[in-house]
Formats: sequence, structure tokens, C-alpha cells
Amino acid sequence: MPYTYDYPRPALTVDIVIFTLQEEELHVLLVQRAQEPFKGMWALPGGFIHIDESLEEAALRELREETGLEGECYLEQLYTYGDPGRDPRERVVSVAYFALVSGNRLIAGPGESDVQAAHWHAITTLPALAFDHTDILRYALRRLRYKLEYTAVGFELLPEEFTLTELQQTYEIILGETLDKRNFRRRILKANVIEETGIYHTGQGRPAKLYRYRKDAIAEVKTRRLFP
Amino acid sequence: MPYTYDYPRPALTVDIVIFTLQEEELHVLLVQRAQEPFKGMWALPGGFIHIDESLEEAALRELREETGLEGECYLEQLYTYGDPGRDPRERVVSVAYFALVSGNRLIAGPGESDVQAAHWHAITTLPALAFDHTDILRYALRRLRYKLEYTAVGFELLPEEFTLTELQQTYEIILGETLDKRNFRRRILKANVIEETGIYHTGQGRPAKLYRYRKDAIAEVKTRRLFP
DNA sequence: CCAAAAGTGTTTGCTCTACACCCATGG
DNA sequence: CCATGGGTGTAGAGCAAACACTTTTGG
Repeated sequence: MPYTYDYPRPALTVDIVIFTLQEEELHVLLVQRAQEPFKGMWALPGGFIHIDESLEEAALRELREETGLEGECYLEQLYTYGDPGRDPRERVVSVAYFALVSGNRLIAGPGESDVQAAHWHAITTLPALAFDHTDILRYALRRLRYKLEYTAVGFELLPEEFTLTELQQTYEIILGETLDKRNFRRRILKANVIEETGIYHTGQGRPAKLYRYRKDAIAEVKTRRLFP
Repeated sequence: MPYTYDYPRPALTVDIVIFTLQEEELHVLLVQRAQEPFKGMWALPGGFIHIDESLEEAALRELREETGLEGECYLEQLYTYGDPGRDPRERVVSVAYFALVSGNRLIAGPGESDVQAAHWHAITTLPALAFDHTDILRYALRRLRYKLEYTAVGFELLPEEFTLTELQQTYEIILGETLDKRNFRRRILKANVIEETGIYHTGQGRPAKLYRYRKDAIAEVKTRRLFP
């Protein structure tokens, strides 16, 4: 490696696949492009990486700009897309992230996103996307489903306290299949990743125990699949 | 995204963790740095991404330059490292790959690597590495072990034809534990990823059947773990 | 015939799956 | 007292783990 390198450099961006649950469906945040290329088409939120921020910071910054979300959320690097020609203007390499945010913590609508209109789209009714963003989204979804099978990442889409039925519904929505209630409860409890809060959620019917995520439990979950 | 972007851009590189088996041990290829920073220290092979090649092409090019390897090998994107400060000279974002090459296909010693001395190091006796390459290597090793448990990626370190005992030894070396011979054979055969060649390998003791990897079998392997 | 490595089955325990009814509350 | 959703156990099947001897060749 020479000390300096003055050949043309690719541009570096982050793109984020932000998932949330709304109205019993998995949704993803998309922005409508205001300029060419792909003007008017929907795309994943993203932007250039600043020279002094880490990749994750860049992703988090974009996420906050688009969603107005404060505080923590689940964020994970997905894959880096860099084929020449994926952006018709010039060489752009994009580090893709995926994020899970719980529905109730979202400020309705887009935050300070400048020009672009950001909207939640149900993943069952997606428009065609700009660039290679359809590939990115498809991969993010596959990874989410896969992760759900062997980790307990489903919590991240729920409020801090939740009932087992809500958790099961989350899993069913994402996996696209129904699960047996008794087996689901047995396994999720045996995995030892959630704990009772002692509080009951009262609505229609018998009150339900509220659970919370055990923050110290992240590491041990990864060892064994929950749903083979 | 503006049409052009003239803020300072990070440099973009690839780094590759190249594993092979030698003398009953897992080895990784390292190069000794000829310049500052970290002059004299060992580092992962890598280099800048050319403006007209894909990330994978860049990784493959570096791999071939360092190993002299011709033809196919297993190559997979690992993670992208981009913390500011990981290179003391300037901002460098590096897409890390990991590769598996079978020992017998290596041209002994480094290929056309210009200045740097490339050497295989047993992963049990690694020197300190430059930059954040120790992190990258540690992660690559974790991923390799993990992948071995639920895919059949172990073949990639063996010659095209191999005996079941050789395959089992490969798994044992990488996983760092001994496996039961009968259980190993039953599972690997049931997974349906290798097939007999009909040829026998004759050496000391009873001749052993030679197997080869079934190339059409890649997809189906990923569904279920082989070694829980 | 002896050394060296290849090859082969069975039993046991555990984990996953399928499945249906009673419980606690609000109106 | 009834509608609504919450909560619970068990039997059977399939899978993984532990375990030791016979077979085939070369010297």
C-alpha cells in the first residue's frame, strides 16, 4: 500500500433497511427519490458516510434523520454492495444495515428528512425500488427471518414490555406462518431471554403477564436455534 | 443524494483472511509490512479496490496475487470495517473477505507479491497483527467454525477427492475437538453433499473410498445444521 | 500373521411436534 | 353468565450421542 493513493475513489454510502411492525404487518421505511436517477421511485434511506464518523454512526444518523427516533434500537451490518454500475452516475459502494424499531417509539411520519418523502410500506405490497435496493431488502428480510429462528431478536420490534401473545404474533407475522401456542411459550421461556415484570396487562379477557427482555441474555441465545 | 459529492472520501480497500490446512493445522496467510505504519508487523493481505472492479473481484485479485492460486476457491464477504482511526494515515474503510483454499493447490510461497513477504502462519501461533487485523481474523475464525457446524464448507480445504477420514480430520482441526467416527460418517452421508468417486485411495492399511463434493448440493445443505 | 487404517449398528435419552381444555376478567 | 383472550400438560416420533468390533490391505 503506498502512503498516499490518488487514484479515483468510489463514493461510500450507507443504506438502511428499517423494519417495524404496524397493523399486524411488517413494514419497511422507504423514501421517494427527488432527483434523477430513478426520480420518483422508492429507495432505501441512506446517504454518504462522513469522513469522521464510523459506519454504524452513519447508519444511526441516517436512521434518526428519517424516523425521528430517539434512543436505542437494534442495528446490524448486513452486507456491502459494490458492483460497478449499481449507481449509473458513478461508482458507489454502499454498506447496508438493517434496523428493527418498535412501532410505538416512532414519531409519526418522517423526521427532518430534507427533500424526500419517507413512508412505511408493508413488505407484502412493495413498489419497485431504485438501484439494487430490491436485492438489499430481500436479503435483509431473509436475514431477519433467519435470525428469528435462532436468536430472540423479535423483541426489538415490540415495546419494552409485552405479552407472550404479542411476541408470538410478532414471530408469526415475520415468519409468515402460525406457531403452536404451547410450544412457542415453552421454548421462549426455556431460552431464558425474557423475564416476568410482575405486572399484568389488562384488556379484554383474562389479564396477561407482561414480560421484558433480559438484557444480560443476548450472548447465550445465539447458541441454539429457537425454531428449527 | 447530490449528483456529485466533493467532500473528502474514505479510501476503500479489501482485506482477505485466507485459510488453508497444512501439517494438521489451520493456517492463515499473512504479509509482512514493508512500510510504516506498523512496518515489519504482519498483516492480512489486501489492497485498494480498483474503480472498475467489483468487491469480490478485488478480493480475488489480491488473493491470486498473494497465493499464486489459479482457478476456483471459496470466497465469502465477511464484514466491513470502517472505524475512523483504524488506519493512522487517513480514513480507510475495508471490506473483509474470507477464503478457503485447499493446501495441495497452492503454489509454494507467495506469488507475485511485490514488496511484501507472504507466509503461512498456524492460527495457534499468531504474531500480533497491524491495524485491526486481529479482530478481523478472530471474526473470520468464528465464522468459519460456525459455518462448519451447519454447512459443509469443510470440503473447500481439501483436494477435490478425499477420504472420509481426511474430511473428519479437517473438521476436528478447525473445530478443535474430536468427533465420533460413526456419527460423523452417518451425518455427512445423510446430508447428501458428497458422493463416492468409485476410486480407492491406497496407503497403509485398508484402502479408503474416495469421495468428491457434489456441486449441485450447495443449496440444500444450508437448511439444517450438521453438527449442533 | 501382524500392523494399520477403514468401515459398520444398536441402544438410550432427549427434543420436537401435535393436540384440547380450563381459567380469569370485564361487561 | 357469557364472551374474550390467557394459560397449561402429555404422549409419540424422530434425532443425536455414546459406544467396540470386524474387515481389508501391505509388509
